[in-house]
Amino acid sequence: MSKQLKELGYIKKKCVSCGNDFWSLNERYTCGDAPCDKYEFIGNPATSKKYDLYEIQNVFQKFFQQHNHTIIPRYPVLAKRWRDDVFLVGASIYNFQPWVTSGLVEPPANPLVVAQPSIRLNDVDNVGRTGRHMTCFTMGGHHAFNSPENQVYWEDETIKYCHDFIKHIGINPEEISFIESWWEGGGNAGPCYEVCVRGVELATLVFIQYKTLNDGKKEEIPLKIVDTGYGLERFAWISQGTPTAYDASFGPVVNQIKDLAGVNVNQEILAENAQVAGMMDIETFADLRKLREKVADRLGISLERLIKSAEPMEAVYIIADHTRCLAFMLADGVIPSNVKEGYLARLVLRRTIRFIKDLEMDASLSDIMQLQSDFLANHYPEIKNHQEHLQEIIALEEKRYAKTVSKGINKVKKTINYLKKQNKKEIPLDLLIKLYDSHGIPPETIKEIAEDENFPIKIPDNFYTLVASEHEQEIKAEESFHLNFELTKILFYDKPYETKFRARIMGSYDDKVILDQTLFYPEGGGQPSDTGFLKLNGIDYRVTHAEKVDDIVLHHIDSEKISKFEEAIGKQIEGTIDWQRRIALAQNHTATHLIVSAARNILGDHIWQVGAQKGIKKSRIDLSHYKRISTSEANQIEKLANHYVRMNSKLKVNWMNRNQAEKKYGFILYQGGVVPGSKIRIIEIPQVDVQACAGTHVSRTGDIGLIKINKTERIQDGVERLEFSAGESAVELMQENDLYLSKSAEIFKVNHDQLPKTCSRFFNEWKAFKNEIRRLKEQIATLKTESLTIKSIKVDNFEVLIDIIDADMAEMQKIALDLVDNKIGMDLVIIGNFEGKIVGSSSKKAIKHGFKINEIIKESASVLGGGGGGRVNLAQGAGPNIEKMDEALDHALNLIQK
RNA sequence: GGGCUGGUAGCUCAGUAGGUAGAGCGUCGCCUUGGCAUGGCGGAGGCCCCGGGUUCAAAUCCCGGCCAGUCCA
Repeated sequence: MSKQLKELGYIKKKCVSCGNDFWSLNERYTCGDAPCDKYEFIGNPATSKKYDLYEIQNVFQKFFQQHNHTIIPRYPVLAKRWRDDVFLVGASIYNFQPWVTSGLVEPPANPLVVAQPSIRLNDVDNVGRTGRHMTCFTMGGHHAFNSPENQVYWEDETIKYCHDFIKHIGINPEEISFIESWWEGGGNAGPCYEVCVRGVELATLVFIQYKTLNDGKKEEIPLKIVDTGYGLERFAWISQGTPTAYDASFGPVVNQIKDLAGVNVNQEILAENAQVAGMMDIETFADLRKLREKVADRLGISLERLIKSAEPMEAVYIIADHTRCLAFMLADGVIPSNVKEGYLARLVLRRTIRFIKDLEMDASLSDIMQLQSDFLANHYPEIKNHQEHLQEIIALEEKRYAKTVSKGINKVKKTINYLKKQNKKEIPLDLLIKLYDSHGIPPETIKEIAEDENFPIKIPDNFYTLVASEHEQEIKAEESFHLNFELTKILFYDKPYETKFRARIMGSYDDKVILDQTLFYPEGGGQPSDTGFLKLNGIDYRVTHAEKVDDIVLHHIDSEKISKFEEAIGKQIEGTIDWQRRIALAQNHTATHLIVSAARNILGDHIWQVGAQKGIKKSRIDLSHYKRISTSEANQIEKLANHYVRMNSKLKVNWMNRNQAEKKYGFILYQGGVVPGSKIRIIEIPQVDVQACAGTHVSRTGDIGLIKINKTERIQDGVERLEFSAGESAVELMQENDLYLSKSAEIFKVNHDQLPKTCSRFFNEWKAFKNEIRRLKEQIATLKTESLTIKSIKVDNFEVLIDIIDADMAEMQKIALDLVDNKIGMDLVIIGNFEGKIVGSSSKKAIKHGFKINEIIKESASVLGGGGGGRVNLAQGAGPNIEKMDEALDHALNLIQK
């Protein structure tokens, strides 16, 4: 492969253990990576100087800066700030996908170097246990983007840099091995080297040069990218020789947690554990047991004893790791929730709380979070800036989780009681899955409770896999089509106040007309399209919708009329857009920007637009927020937004180079969502808001006239929806609201301001009357019972009463029950009324004898053309044939006499 | 984006063959006591989340909405 390795004196060999090809300077038989080699640096650092994480980060960036790389600041870990295909940043290359890597956008610098905090949760079960897995790590990446016009550097230079850097920090190059491998991910692929020293992989050097096609084949891409990833925590680790990478990377936090938890560490076990972990390829939770067995074996102690001494320390590491991960997530704007990246944050957060509980710590998550962010703030001031908001979220989440847990415990206890009653011997698996799936109770928790209740339980090893398999689903492939037309020239940006335009017909696709230029805004960015007319040969054709495919605007026409356009390719038309619609949409769109800005101002800068739909009458906007927006907050937002309207600021609209715009304004630009292209359109409302946005806007904020927020809605945990109207629609909305008020006030004959008081008075009185009526009915029923001339018939030994009385259902039930209780001594009562209702009751004696009043009522009611039923002591029925009541009662008597 | 739970008294919840809306805690009154803790008795307090539908009859079944919880991507 590389001539550089040869020039440096490296020789290619084959690993006797795994068989992989690798290069090294000195004579060696194994490739240098775990499990072929074991860690040779624990207690025996590879460098004479000990680097902490931030020192090595600095040295790394400075080294590449000295070699012509530009240092760029880290990106937020929340990837949706610039892309919508992943939730979190998992590697430094994520920063440049898809715009830079696809060649659409120039990189911010070339070549560049970055120390990027990256989050990977797929190995979460290994964190804390293997000594090297982390949910959050710092990827040192130096990248070069080689286009046909601009060749920066490729394999030889990359290898030289790597060799030199490792030497630079004081590691003897003879310890390095370069393993040849192949890398694939994110739709790209290329050869790579894994760079190992003393049994640990320190870096991966990838040379991206292929695109992976749908059929798995590789296609060479014009932009060839040097994608390197240096595990900076591992560099710190190997330089310090601590038992774990956690001690090396955030030792102060680990120590503080350890002290708080009162955990004593057995150094021998810790070191041995780390050694063995390095040899194992731990990919699944199940393998953790193997690891433990091996460690216990080597130390000559029992598995139980090992677990007892290793688990508390592992919990300390997990807590330290997870809080670090959370600090980045929350500070960068992830709001814990039940969906998307918010769910991932909650997952980590709750996991942390569980381990804090396991250690029986007095400290809360907030306390530990404080330690962690104090530590991180030394290097990342932005984490300090979000301290207050971060603590509020943590406190809220702790409360929520406590509630979920206590509810869960109740649920489990109830379930176990129920199962015991059913004489079941254990909790069935599907119930176990359901308890986790629907109520979030982990099987470990269920097990604890079940053991307290002396109820056995078996948790299968692949529990979480089983849960996941319940959720498997197909992913629908979206149909796409490509059009072979010139790009449509867009007129509405340059001439935002024009309503008429002339254009030439280029062709058609289905029932859509394609023009050389257009004033029609195609649907996009949450803004619906313009509508209007296309005039051809003096006839107006209605355009119902406009959309954009590959920058070609399609105008939807009545499918029966499309042939007129097909016959007229090349001819001129005159287009007109519906101005009322356009201006209403523009008002709503600009209002959206104002409301987002107002909300950020009132609620805090964690607020981020996560979706919006503009309309003519109503628009809505979804904001990330960790709790409900109160009425008073909504009012404040409304006031501020209207203040912005009255400022009557002139909107500044500019097309800017993407990198320059990002540099100038930051990712706040992408509030409205991910925007494609290397040139982006920047809408700036001075002192209020700036966004990359392709929509149509009013020219001054005053043109909106009025903004009225109609309601807030929680569309999912962590996301609030504001519904509002702008311009004339806002006035109409207020009038509509006023109308509701007036109509309601009119009913009560009071002024508007008296309405709440009056409503509450009426409601309370209504409740009082309702209760009064119920009491009166009971009294009436008692009176009726007393005044009832008891005309009972003796059937065998039973007193049977059959009668028609004037009473409603509730009264009849009371009467029937009173008659069969001991005082009056009836045994079977059947009474009907003049509305076709029939009620029956039965004394205990009659029930014992086997009379089933519910059956009798059922049959009698069928005589009335209806049905009935009930219990053996009280039953009711009814039917529409009121005139047959006598017949129905006779039928009942017959049944009793049988 | 998809799935699964749940919404009943101020609170925690029963109500699983549609058929008289319940318990515990809290609250109010009375009794026991010198007073308190406590104990006993009694009462008040329910648009059974909302809107449709099925049915003689819906807290219960079906559809839609709102609110909450939870899992997966």
